[in-house]
Amino acid sequence: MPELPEVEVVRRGLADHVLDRTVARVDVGHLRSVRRHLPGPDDFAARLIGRRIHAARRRGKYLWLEFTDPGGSPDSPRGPAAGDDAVLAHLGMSGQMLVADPPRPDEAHLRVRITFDDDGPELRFVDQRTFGGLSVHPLADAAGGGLVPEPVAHIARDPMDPAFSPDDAVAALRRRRTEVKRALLDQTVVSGIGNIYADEALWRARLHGTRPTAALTRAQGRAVLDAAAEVMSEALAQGGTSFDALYVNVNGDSGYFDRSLNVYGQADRACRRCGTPIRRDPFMNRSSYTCPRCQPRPRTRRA
DNA sequence: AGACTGACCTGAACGC
DNA sequence: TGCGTTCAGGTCAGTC
Repeated sequence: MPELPEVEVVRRGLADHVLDRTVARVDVGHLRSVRRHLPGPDDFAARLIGRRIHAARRRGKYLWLEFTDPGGSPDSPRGPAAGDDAVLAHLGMSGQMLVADPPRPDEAHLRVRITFDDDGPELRFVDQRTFGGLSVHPLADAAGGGLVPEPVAHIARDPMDPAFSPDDAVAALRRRRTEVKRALLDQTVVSGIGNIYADEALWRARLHGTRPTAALTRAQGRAVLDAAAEVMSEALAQGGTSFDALYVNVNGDSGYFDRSLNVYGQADRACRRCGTPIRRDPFMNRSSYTCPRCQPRPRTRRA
C-alpha cells in the first residue's frame, strides 16, 4: 500500500511481529518481485537466511528491516553502520506485507515467503501488480542525513521524520520550476506524499495543483506542507486509507481514512467547505481532484 | 541539470 | 455472456 501512512501502518506491524526473530528460509515465487536485487533470487535468500531482525524502519514510502549486528553481542550492540545489509521493501501500487500462520492458504499473488526459525507466523510479500519488490542493500548515508539503504539515499526526509525541516522543504519546493502538485509528488523534494495526500493537502491549503511552484510564497509553501503532514497523521491515526482489500495492514485489515477524504475520489460530490461540486481532471495518466471554488486555477500565463 | 513522458503489471469496473 | 476500454494510491529510465 502506497503512501506514507499506509507504509507506516505496515512498518508498525512488522515491528510488532518480526523483531528479534531469525530467518530460516526464503521462497521467491516470482522473479519480478526481487528484480531490484541484481545478484538474483538465490543471493537474495542467502543474504537473509540466518540473520536476526533488529529493526523495522521507514523513510517516505520505503520500508526496510535491519539485522542484528553479526559481530556484536546482545550486551553490546554497536548499532547499524554504513555498509551493513538491510532488506528493502517497496510496496509499489499493490504490495502487501502479511504476517500469516503457516496453515493459512497462500494468497493468489504471494510473491515471497520468509519463514522464521521459531514456530511463529511467516512473513508473506503479496503483490498483484508486481510494481513493488524486495531487495538487499548496504546502508549508506542519505543526502538529507540518516542511514538508509543505498537506493533510498536520494530521497528527502518525510514530514513525519523527527529531523524533517519544514524550512528546507519549503525552499526545495520553491526551487523547482514546475507545478506544485508535481513537486509534492517528487520524492526528492519531500517524501511520502502520493496522489491521494497531495490532493488532500492542496485542498486544505486552498491551492490548485497547477500553480507554479516558483510563484508560491513561503507561507503558501509552508501551508501545503503543513497540511500534508496533518492529513497524513490523521490518516495514520485511522489505520490508513483504503478503497479495497488491496491496501491492508500486516493482519489484512483496512484503514478507515477513506471516510475522511475531502476531495480525493469525490468527483461531483459537494465540497465539505463550500458545497461546490468537486471536479476531477486528468493528471499524468491519473486524476486530480479539486474544489473549483476553494482552489481556483491559477491565471494562465500569457505567451 | 532539471522536467517530463512512457513503460512496467494485473484485475476490477464499466460500456456496448 | 463476452469483449474491449479505462482506471488504479508508484517509480524509474530515457529523452528533451
